[in-house]
Amino acid sequence: MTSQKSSAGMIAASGRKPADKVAARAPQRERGRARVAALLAAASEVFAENGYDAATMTEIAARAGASIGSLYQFFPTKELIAEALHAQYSDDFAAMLAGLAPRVAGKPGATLADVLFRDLSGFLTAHPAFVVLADRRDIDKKRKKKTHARLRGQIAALLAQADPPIAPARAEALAVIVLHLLRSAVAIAGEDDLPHRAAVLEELRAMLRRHLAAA
Amino acid sequence: MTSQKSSAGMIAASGRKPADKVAARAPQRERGRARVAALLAAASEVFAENGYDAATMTEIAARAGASIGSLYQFFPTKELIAEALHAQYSDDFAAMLAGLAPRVAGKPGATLADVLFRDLSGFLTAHPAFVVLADRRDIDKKRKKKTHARLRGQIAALLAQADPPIAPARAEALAVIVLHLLRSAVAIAGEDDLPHRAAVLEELRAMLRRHLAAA
DNA sequence: GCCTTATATGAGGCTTGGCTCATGTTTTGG
DNA sequence: CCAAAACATGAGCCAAGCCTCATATAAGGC
Repeated sequence: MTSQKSSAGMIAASGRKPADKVAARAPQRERGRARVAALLAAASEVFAENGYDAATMTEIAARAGASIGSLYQFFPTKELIAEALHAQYSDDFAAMLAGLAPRVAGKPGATLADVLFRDLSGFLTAHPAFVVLADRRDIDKKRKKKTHARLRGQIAALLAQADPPIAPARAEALAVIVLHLLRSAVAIAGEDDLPHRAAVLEELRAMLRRHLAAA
Repeated sequence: MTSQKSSAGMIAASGRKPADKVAARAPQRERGRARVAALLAAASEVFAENGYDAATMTEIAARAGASIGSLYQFFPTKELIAEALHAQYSDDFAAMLAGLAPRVAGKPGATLADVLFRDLSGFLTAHPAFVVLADRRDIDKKRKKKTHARLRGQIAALLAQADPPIAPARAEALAVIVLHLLRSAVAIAGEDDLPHRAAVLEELRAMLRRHLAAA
């Protein structure tokens, strides 16, 4: 699974709960933490396999080896477990981007394209639930905007410090495109009955590379 | 709305129904045809606004000014009305591609990129339900494969007859990419709270143009 | 006019799935 | 060891939504 603490922080801030705003209950004991981890792992599988709507709380609980009541102990709504998972992946993804920054600073655009394409689409492919959750329609607008802005900003920052540096405004636009290209890559990778899958992905990578290589 | 006959043909082939395979009942009288048209138009709106899962048969009927029973008269399942709509859009899209062919034959790749980007993403933006229905997870595998293969083939054919002609194998790969780029374009166009939307779309178009321009 | 077939209607059957709650069991602090 | 808090359990409540059906009404064909 992905990092534990990153999302543990997202679950019910330590102090007072503001009003009675529904939030995930944070586990207090070791057993609880293990449960939460198992539940999140199970949810990740079920969401990835069935999508958000078709995923059922009953199956998530079952796959985690927990009762339905135990699931609701920590995640009072289906929406909340989706949010917790999404926040976790989001943080992990951001962390990966941050780790990438020092390694690619000052490199030419083409190299940047290769690295982004390989590492980021690798992450998304390894965590299909992330894409599912990020794409769902009924996601909270505010949260979505913030998450998206953060990722865009990080990618734009990487692009801005390429060898022939890219102007910030253009880097922002390119970041949006990179994100969409990655989703396409994941979709292509997961498509069944697609001949020459590898060739298509290679072509996609080449396209981005060529575009970033050109000033 | 889109062409009527294209999907009228998809609704319950004229002869015997093979076994008792559930299929949309074809209207026999004028009143019925009007109903079907209204129902499809309503379904298109509701699917586009809410997605397949969240769309309800009750709302589709209401928006068409019909009773729920009347809706089920012509479309015995939710799945069937989705299929009918999707088939209609699919045919219309294919028709548009066919109409494009003579107009772009022998033109350079860059021009082709511009035309494809403008006309096709225009079509998708004008018919958002098409994208929603094409993307839904529980779509019939066989049907999806066929539809996809047809569109890919048509786009590949356009690319193959560009001025410096593109080899068929590569054209097929590029066709897959073009389809995905178009979906990205529609997504970007529909994204709210996205600064510089126009600039992003322009960048996307430029990327495809550059890639197709290079041999 | 009359019979047949197409179309219209909406109350309700029925399943699914999110969620609650009363009743346990385990763990911890003192 | 014991009380309190954390955690576990699963039967079942409940709303939503797909779909059926008995009962109309409109529209041809003769």
